[in-house]
Parts: sequence; C-alpha cells; structure tokens
Amino acid sequence: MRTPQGVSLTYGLLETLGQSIVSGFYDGRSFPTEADLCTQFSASRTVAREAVKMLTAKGLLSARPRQGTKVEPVAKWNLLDPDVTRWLMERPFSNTIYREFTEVRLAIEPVAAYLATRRGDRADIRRIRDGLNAMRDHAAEPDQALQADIDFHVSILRASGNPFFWQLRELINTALRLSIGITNKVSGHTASIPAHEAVLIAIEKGDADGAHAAMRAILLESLELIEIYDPTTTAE
Amino acid sequence: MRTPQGVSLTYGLLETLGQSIVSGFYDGRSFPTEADLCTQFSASRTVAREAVKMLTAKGLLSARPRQGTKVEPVAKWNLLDPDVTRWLMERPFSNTIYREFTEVRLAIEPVAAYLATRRGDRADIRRIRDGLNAMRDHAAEPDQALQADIDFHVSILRASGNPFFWQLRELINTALRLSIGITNKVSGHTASIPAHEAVLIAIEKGDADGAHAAMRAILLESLELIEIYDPTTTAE
DNA sequence: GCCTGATTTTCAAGTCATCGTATGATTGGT
DNA sequence: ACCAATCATACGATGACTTGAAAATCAGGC
Repeated sequence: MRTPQGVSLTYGLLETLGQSIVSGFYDGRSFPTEADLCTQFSASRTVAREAVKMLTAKGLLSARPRQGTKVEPVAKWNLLDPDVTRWLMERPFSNTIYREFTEVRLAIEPVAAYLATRRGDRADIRRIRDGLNAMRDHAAEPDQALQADIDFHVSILRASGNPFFWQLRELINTALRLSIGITNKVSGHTASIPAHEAVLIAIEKGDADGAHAAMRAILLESLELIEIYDPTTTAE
Repeated sequence: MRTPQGVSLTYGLLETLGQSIVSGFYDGRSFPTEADLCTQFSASRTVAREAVKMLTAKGLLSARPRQGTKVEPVAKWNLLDPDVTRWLMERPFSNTIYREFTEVRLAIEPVAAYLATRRGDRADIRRIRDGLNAMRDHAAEPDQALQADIDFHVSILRASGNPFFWQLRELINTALRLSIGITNKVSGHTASIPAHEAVLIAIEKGDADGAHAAMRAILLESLELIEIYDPTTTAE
C-alpha cells in the first residue's frame, strides 16, 4: 500500500486509509496501532495521528488508550460526508449501495424541485434549462450527455435555496456516474429527455407539485431499473 | 472562552472551536494561528493541530502555510455532520435554519415511511407503534411526549433499512426539539396524534404511497406553521 | 523616477523525533 | 474471587527543522 502524492502527507494518508476502511480491507483484522501506522507508511506520528483524527471526525474510526484504534460499524459512519461518499464510489460496484444512493435521491430531488419552483430566481432556472439543452445537444456523446444530466440535477438542488440540499451534490454526482454502468447493462436506456423536460416545464409554470411529481417519476423509474437488474437487493 | 472538561483536551477544544465558528464568532475577524490557539487555550500544539484538523475534516476550516487557518464559507460546511448539526442547534434560535431543517425532513421522512412500509419487519413496526402509543400515553407531559414523538419519527428512519436515512436521526432529533419552541409560540399546537396514527395505519396496511402522503402532510403542516410564525423567511 | 520582473525574506503551517502521562486490559499473587 | 502490579497503547507536550506561499526588497531597463 503506497501513499498517493501531490498533496500533503497527512491528506495522502487520509485518502489511503479512508479508501481501505471503506473498501472493507480492515474488516476481519484489527486496525494498526499508532506505531504500526508510522512504520507501515513510513510517516511520523504527527501525520499518522492527524489522519486518524480526521477519520475519527468522519465516524470511521474510534481510538482509546490501551484498546487501540478500531474501525467503527458502518452505522456510525458519516455517509453523507463528501469524502466518505467518494470512497464508497471508488470501491467495487455494489448494487446495494447504488440502490441506497438512489433512494436518497428519491427523497431529496423531488422536494428540491418543489422548492426550486417556489424560490428559484431567473439565473437558477436558466442553469436548469442550460442543463436540459446540453443533454439534448449532446445526446450522441455519452460523456457530455452525462455531464449535462448531472448539471441539470445539481442546478435544481442549488435552486432549492436550501444549503442542506446543496450538500448532496457530490452524492448525486456519484450516483449518476455509477448509474451509467448499470443502465447500460439493463438496456440501451439513457436519461429520458422528455421526463427531464417535464420537470423544467413545471418549474417554469410555477407548478411546484407538478415539478415534485415529475422528478419523483424519474427517480422511481431509476429504482425500478435497479430492481430489474438485481431483484435480490429489494426485500418483499 | 474556556475549554469544557470531562473529555479529552482535543475533544474539548474541538467543541469550543466548533461552537464558536458555527455561532459566527470568527466572522469578521481572522481565525487564530496555530501558535495563538496554543496560548489562548493554553493547549499544546498537538491538541490545537488535531482539533483544527478535525474541523477541517468537517469542512469548517482550511489551513495553508503562511496564509493561516481560515473559516470556510457555510457552503463548504458538512451541514449533515452530527457534530455540525448539534452546534447549529446550540446557537441562538434562527427561524431560517429551522425551516431548512424541516425542508430536509419533508424530503426524507415521507420516503422513509414509503420504504419502511415495503421493507420494515415486525420489530421495526412495533417500535413505530410503541412511539405512537407513548405519544398518546404521555400527551399531558411535554417532555415525555416530545421524546415519544422523536422515537416515532426515528423508528421510521430505521425501518427504512437505508443507512443514509438513519444518518439523519440526529438532525430530526434536533429539529423536533427546536420545534417545541416555535409551535408553542404560534399556538397551543402539539404534535397531532391522528396525523401520526394515519402514518402507522398506512404502514401496517402495506400502503406505501399512503404512508408517504400521510407523512408528507405532517411535514407540510409544520412548514406552514413556520411561515405563519415568520413569513419573511419564505420567498415568493 | 518609475514600472517590471526576479530574488530574498519571512511567517505560518507541515513534518519529525522524543519524551512523559493516563488509561484500562491482562496477569499474577494472595 | 479479589486485589494489585504490569504493560501496551493512545494522549499530550515540546523543540527543532522543512516547506510553501505571500510580501518585501532589489535590479534592470525604459
């Protein structure tokens, strides 16, 4: 295991350990002691301790004297921390985590669209429309179409005017990038322009409930795709 | 400013600084340098640095050589971090933050109820029912009624089976405790038992959409109360 | 004299090494 | 079975050195 470079030692170690923990590397075994971390990564105690402290702040670790440093159960992790979200994405694809991401989107995005309708200003709405137009213009180029799709959804979060929603942009970004993999496996399915257009039209009309429903329809369809792809991950 | 005790020095300083930052104490002025922190709080560099690193991990601070340590703009904060949420609550009441909390609840809780209906097991549903029964039994005792209300809502998050939703229990806890203040100012309004009962009945019937709608109704009513209390915080 | 660009200075965070302290699990004696 | 000594480990303190970026200074040309 090598520490990445380009950043400070502490942040490099933070990344390395964060990814290792999230990927389950330490699941069976015990987390290294302070001293072991220093030797394993040839870092000073300062670096090791500060990386551990940051991971503790994100809920991934807990440390007590004599008892050593432990990886916390997933229930304690700050899953909505952008770093943790990113580490989750960087590990091998899991249909479960993707479904859970999408369920969060199902909660957040319809309400974001609802609030965006009531509070979004002209510039907010223009950004949303720009996203939709870019989706149309680049329908044939997957990379740019994906970016446009992300821009569309993130613009709506922003237009909601609620900073808590805005926090989730990284999660939506991640979820959408993951989605490319799965939707392609199921069919030649790509983001539906008409469904997205319905959201924009409702927002422009000032129809908050309509925007809510239109966005909800998009996410429910995504969830259905996930269940088709792997029905075992959904109970009942 | 004094560091609280009973915990380690690092965590004490973390609390003190976190609260100060969130309360806006450093808004006009520049954040102390490493050396100043040591003298101001008579702490060692180790303690000061680790507290700063943890706050950095939560997005509240950023540090660069020569430039010193800066308080980041609110947009960068990890607002969904349980510590940050708590610090937000501990500062003087703000109607805006309370509305934003409730908007998050409006997003999360109806979908949690929807998922709980489809996936909750017997024990999950029993916990939800217990919460409702406790609300009824302690209708006359505000403290216990509040706790029962919290238990009811948190049980639904748990029953959703989605760990991301479960993360938000601290936020819902905070929001409900804040709500006591405001609802009492508006009227003698207390948590409506029938509205909560409607959610439970839908869940028990297996009516996921009904549970979604019933929960949404509860939250929309809360939002209306907020707007009545201070209409200036809502645009349009 | 004054702009421009390069060099040096300086300050604050980053990193390292080492020492001592506090804590709580384990071990061993009674 | 209980109590005390032991020991491993994180916690805390400190001094020295390194690195990086901003600010100040200087050099050269117009």
